[in-house]
Amino acid sequence: MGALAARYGLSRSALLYYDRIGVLSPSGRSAAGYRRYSPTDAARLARICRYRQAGLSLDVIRDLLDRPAADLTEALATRLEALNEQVRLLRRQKRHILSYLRAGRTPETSPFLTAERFVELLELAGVSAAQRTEWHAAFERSASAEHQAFLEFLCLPDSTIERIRQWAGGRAATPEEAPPAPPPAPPAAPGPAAPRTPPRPAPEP
Amino acid sequence: MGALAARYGLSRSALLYYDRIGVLSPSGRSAAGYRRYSPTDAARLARICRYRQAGLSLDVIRDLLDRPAADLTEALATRLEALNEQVRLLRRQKRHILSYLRAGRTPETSPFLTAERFVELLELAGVSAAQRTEWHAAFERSASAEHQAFLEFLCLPDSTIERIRQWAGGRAATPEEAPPAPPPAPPAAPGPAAPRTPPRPAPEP
DNA sequence: GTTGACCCGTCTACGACTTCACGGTTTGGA
DNA sequence: TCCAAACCGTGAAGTCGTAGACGGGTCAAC
Repeated sequence: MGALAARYGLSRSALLYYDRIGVLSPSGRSAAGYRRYSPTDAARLARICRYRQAGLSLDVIRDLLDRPAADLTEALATRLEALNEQVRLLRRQKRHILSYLRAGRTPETSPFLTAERFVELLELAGVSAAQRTEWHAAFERSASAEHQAFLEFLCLPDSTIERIRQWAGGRAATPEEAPPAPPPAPPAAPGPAAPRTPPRPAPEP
Repeated sequence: MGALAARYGLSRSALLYYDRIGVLSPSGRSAAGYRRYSPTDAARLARICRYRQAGLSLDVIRDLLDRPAADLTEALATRLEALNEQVRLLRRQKRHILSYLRAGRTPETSPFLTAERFVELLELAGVSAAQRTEWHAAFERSASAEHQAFLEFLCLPDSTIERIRQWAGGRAATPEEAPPAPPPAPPAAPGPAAPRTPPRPAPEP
C-alpha cells in the first residue's frame, strides 16, 4: 500500500480516504488484513489521478469509473465552467490587491505587468495604434468571451474592460452611458513611447 | 444584526462565525441578549469585507485589525504570491481538460480560444509575423515572468511555452535539448492566414 | 528474541462558512 | 390580548481532500 501511494505521489491517508468513500477499494486483503492492490486496482488509481489532475471531485470520479453511462466529456465541460469562474474570482482578488499595491506608484515604477506596459511592448515591436484598435475589434467580434478573459488577465478594472469592449464594437454604447470618467487611456491608444528604462526581470505577472 | 449582514452582503451565520472566532464581536448586547453592532463595528466589518475581497484569510485579517504592527502591504504581497500559484494550478487543470476536449478536433472547429486563433486575430489586424516575433522577444526580455503567465493564459502545453521562451531569447537553449518533437508552430510564426469562417461568438475562453 | 520498519484502523485538524435543531424575543395585525 | 411570523440565541455537525498523530499489530533480518 505504501508503495502504491508513493508510486502515484499520494499519501497513505489519501488511499485510506479513497477506500472509505468507495472510490478505490483494494480487491483483496492479506491474512493479517493488509490491503492488497491488484494491477487492476493500480490502473484504476492511475485513472483517478488523471481525473484529479483535471480537478474533478472524487464524487464525480467515482461516477465516471463505476457508472457506464457517465459522460466524461460532460464532466470535463462542467469542470471547465467552474474553473473559469474560479479563475475569474481569483483575478478579481488580484485586481483588488494590485490596485492597492500600485497606489502611489506610476506605472513605470510598478513591478507588475500593467496594460500600459503590455502596450509598450507592442509598440516596441512596431505594432501601431491602428493595428491594436483593429485587433481589439476583431477579438471582440469573433471571440467576445475570450476578449473579456484577456482583458481580465491584464487585471484591468471592470469599468475599463467594459469601455474597451464597447468601444471595440461588441455592443454599441448607449449615449446615456458616455464615459463616466476620463480613466487611463485604453490600451490601444496608450501613454508613453518605448521606455528608456533598461529591461529588468519583473517578479510578478 | 440581520440588517447589518444584509447591508454587507453576508449571511447571518457568517456574522455569527466572525463573532465566534473573534474577528468581529459586537460591542454590546440588548436586554434579551441580542447582538448590538455599533457604527464602529460596522466600520470594522467594512474593512473586513474589503480585505476578504482580496482573499485574505480571517486569521490574517484579525491580525491586521488588532495588531498595530501588522503590515498590510506585506500581507497583500504574500496573498498575491499564493494567488499566482493558485491561478497557475487552475490553468494547469484547464490545459488538461482542453487537451482532452480538443482531441480529435482541428483548431478551426474548436470552440475554445487557441493560440492559433489568437494569432489569426493578430493577422487580421495586420500584425506581421516579424512583429510578433519581435514582440515575444521584447516581452521575454523585459518581463519574462509575465511572458510565461501570458503563454499559460493561452493554455499552451509546457513544452511549447518553454520552446517559445527559449526561442524568444530569454535563455539560450543548450544544444543538447534541441526541440524534442516538431510540435505545432509557435504562435509568432503560425499557420493559416486570415480565416474565411464568419465570426461567431465562442462560449469559452 | 529483538529491533527496526512497515502496516492497521481511528481520530483530529484544516477554512470559512452552512445547515439543522431547538428554543426564546419581538413585532404587527386582528 | 392573543397569535403567528419573523427575528434572535446557542450548539452541533457537515462540507472537501488530505495530513498527521496515536496505539497497536506484523514482518523481515539479525
